[in-house]
Amino acid sequence: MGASLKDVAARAGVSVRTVSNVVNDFPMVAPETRRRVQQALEELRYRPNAAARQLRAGRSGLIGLVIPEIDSPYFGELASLLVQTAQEHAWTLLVDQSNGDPERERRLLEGMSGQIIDGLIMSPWGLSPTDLRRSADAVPLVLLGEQDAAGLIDHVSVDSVLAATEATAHLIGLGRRRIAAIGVQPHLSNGTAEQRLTGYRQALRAARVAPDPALEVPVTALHRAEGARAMRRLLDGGHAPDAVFCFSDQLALGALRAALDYGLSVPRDLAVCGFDDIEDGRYATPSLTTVAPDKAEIARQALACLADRLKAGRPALGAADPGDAEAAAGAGDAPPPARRIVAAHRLVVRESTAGRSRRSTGTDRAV
Amino acid sequence: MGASLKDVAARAGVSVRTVSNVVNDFPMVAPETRRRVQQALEELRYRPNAAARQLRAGRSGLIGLVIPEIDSPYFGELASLLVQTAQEHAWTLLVDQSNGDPERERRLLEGMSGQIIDGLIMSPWGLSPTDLRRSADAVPLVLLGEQDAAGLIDHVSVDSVLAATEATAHLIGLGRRRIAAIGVQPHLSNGTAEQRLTGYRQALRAARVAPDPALEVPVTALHRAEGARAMRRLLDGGHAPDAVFCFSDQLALGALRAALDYGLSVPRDLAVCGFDDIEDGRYATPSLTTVAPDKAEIARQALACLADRLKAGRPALGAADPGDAEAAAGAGDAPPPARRIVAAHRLVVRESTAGRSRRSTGTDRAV
DNA sequence: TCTTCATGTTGCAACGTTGCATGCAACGTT
DNA sequence: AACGTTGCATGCAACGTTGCAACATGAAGA
Repeated sequence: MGASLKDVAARAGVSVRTVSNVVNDFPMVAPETRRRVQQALEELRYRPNAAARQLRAGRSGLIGLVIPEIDSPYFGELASLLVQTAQEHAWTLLVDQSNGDPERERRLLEGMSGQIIDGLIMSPWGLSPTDLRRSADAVPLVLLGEQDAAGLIDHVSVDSVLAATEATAHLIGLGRRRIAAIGVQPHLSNGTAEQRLTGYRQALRAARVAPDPALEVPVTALHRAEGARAMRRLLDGGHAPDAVFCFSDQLALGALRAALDYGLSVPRDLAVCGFDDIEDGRYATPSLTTVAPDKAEIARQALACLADRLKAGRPALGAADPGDAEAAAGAGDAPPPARRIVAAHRLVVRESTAGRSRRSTGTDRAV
Repeated sequence: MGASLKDVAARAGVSVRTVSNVVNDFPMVAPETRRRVQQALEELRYRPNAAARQLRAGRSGLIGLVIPEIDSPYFGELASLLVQTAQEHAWTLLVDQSNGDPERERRLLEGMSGQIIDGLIMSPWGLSPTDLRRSADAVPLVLLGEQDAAGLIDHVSVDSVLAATEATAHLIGLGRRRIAAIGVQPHLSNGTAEQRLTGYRQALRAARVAPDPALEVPVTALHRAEGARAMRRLLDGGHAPDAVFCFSDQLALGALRAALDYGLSVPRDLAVCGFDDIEDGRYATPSLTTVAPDKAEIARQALACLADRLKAGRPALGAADPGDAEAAAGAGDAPPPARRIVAAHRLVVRESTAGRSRRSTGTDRAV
C-alpha cells in the first residue's frame, strides 16, 4: 500500500486536510506551505486512493463496456474508439465480453451495475430491452445496436433498415436480380439481423424483384466460417445468386472466400456487399463493398448520452456553480425519456461490386 | 446510490454486522435470522459496494490491461482471451490503449498503478524495461512481448528469434532464395522486430543464402497499409523477391494485396509468410502461412504469473489457512526474481506458401 | 481597545465495509 | 449454585478521502 495523505501530512508537518487542499488545487493555501507539501508528495510518491475517493464522492470515473466479442473486428474497432473517446471525458473503460450469452449478460449487468462503475455501455445480443430494464437499476445504461428499446433505454445505432435498403438497391442497380442475403439470425434478440432483412426485402419489393426464400440464408454466428458455409450452401443447392448482401463484413469475407474457391469471379459472376466497414474488407482481394456505420459518431454519441445522464441523475455532489446545480435538480425530477440516437452511415463501393479493373490501386484508403 | 448494509439491517431488525455476516456466508448466523436478512437483502436489491470493500480489503479484483491498439486483430484476440481467462480468476479486466506512445504508456502505468487495480498487464511499445521498472511500483506488473526485461520484470512471450528462423527456413525449403523481410522497426523499444530480424538473418546464414540489405524493409506501423507500401517499394525498386517474411499478419495481408495488384501469383511467383495467426489470414485468398503464437497460453501464463505475485506480495489479508499464510509470508521476505516465460508457437503452413491447388477447402480450420 | 474581516489552517464526521473483541443468553458440567 | 462452554449477535474502529464548520492569526476599521 502506498503513502496516504496522513503520511504526507506527517512529513510536511501540516494537517491531512491541508495536504488534500494542495492535492486538489484549492486556492486557500499559502505558497510556502504548498511548496513544502508538494515536496513531501513527491518524496513519498503519493497517489490518491481511488477507492477512498469513490467512497466519498460516489463516483469512480470508470465506465463499463460489455460487448459480445472483443476480438471481432467490428467490436474491436468500436471498443478502440470508445476507449479513446472516453479519455476525453476523463473516463476509463472497463471492458468485458458476454459472448452473446444472455445469462452472462445479465450477470455482468447486475454485477457491474451500481458498483464501481458510473455508467454502462452495452451491446446486448441475448437480453431483450425489457430484461435489460429490469436488471439495470443503479447506473445509467446506454445500448449499442438495433434493438427496439422503445422509450425504455437510451440507445445508439445506425438506421439498419435504411442502410440495408441502400446496399440492396446498389446491387440491383448493377443489374443483378438473384440477390441473396446471408446473416439471418432468428434466435438473437438484438434485432440487427431482422432490420437488415427488412431493408433487403423492401429494396427488392421497391424494384419489383420477386423475393426467393431460398436466397435468405440463416447463420449461427457472424463469423467468416459461417459466411463461407452459407455461400457453399447456396452454390451447392443450385440457388446460385448473382449478388449477395451479407449482414456483416466477416460473413462477406467468408462468402467471398468460398465463392473464389468455387472458381467464381468476383464481381463478374457474383457481386458481394458487406456491412460494418472493417479494415480487413479494405484490403481483401477484391476489396469489399460495404455499409460503413460512422463508428466514431456512435462512440461519441454513446458517451455524450452517458455524460448527460450522469449530470442529470446525480445531484452533482459539491456543484461548483449553483445555477448549474439548480438546472440539474430540475432535470432530475422528471427523468428525461430514453433517447434513440441514430448515427450516420454510408455505402462504400469497392471492387467486390464494381466493374473496375482488378489491377487498381486497390483500396479507397491506400497510402 | 443503492441500499447499504445499514438499510438492510434496519429493515431486517438486526445489526449491520449480522447482515455483513449473511452476505459473506459466515457460519455463525441462526437459520431464522439468516432467512430474515436474506429477504431484506432481496427486497432492497442490495449490492455490496466495491469501493468500500476495496478500501477495507486493499484489493479490487480489477486487473489493468494496457495494449497499444485494441482494434488490431492480434491484440484483439489476445485481449479477448485475457478477459476470458481473467474470469476464471474472478478478475475483471480494465482495458486501456496506449497507441504505443511512451508518454501515454507512462501515464497509464503511473495512473493505474497503485490505484484501484490489483495488478497490471502491459504490452509496451514505447517504454524500455528500465523506464517501466521506475514507473511501476505499487502493483505487480507483467509484460507481454519480446523486450529483454533481463530480470527486472516478469514477462511472457514466444521465442521470436526461433520462430522467425523457422519461418524463414520454411521459405528456403521451398527453394526460394530472394527472401525479403518486411517489418523492421528501428524506432520501437519493444524488441519484437529486432528479434524477428535476427531470426530471419540466422536462417539465411545457416542456409548460406547471401543477405541483401535491400530486402530488409522498414515500416512505420504494423498495419496492412504499411505492408502494401513495403511490397510496392520492393517491386518498384527492382528488388523483386520470390518470398517474403512479414513480421505480422497484417503486414503480410497488405503485402499480399499489393503483390496481387501487381499481377503476381501467390505462392507461385511469391511465397508469403506472416506472424500472429490472426483470423483474417485463415480466410484470405490465398490463405496465409503464419507463425502461430499460442495466445491462449500467453493469456494463461500472464494471469497465472500475476496471481503468484499477488499471493506472495500481500500478506494475504485474513488468510483462511494459517499454513498458507505462513508460506506466503516466507516467500514475501525475498521477492522472487523476475520470470521470463516462453510460450509455445508453431508454424502453420497454408496456401500462401504451399504448392497446393487454389481450389482447396481453403482453411485449416474450416467448418 | 474591541470588533470585523480576509486569509490560512485544522478537526470532525461520514462514505460502506469488515476484523476484532466483546456481549449475552442458554446450556451442560462440577 | 457457580462455572465454563457454545452459539449468536453486536459495537467499535479503521481503511483514505473530502465537505463542512470552526479555528487561529494578523490587519484594517470603529
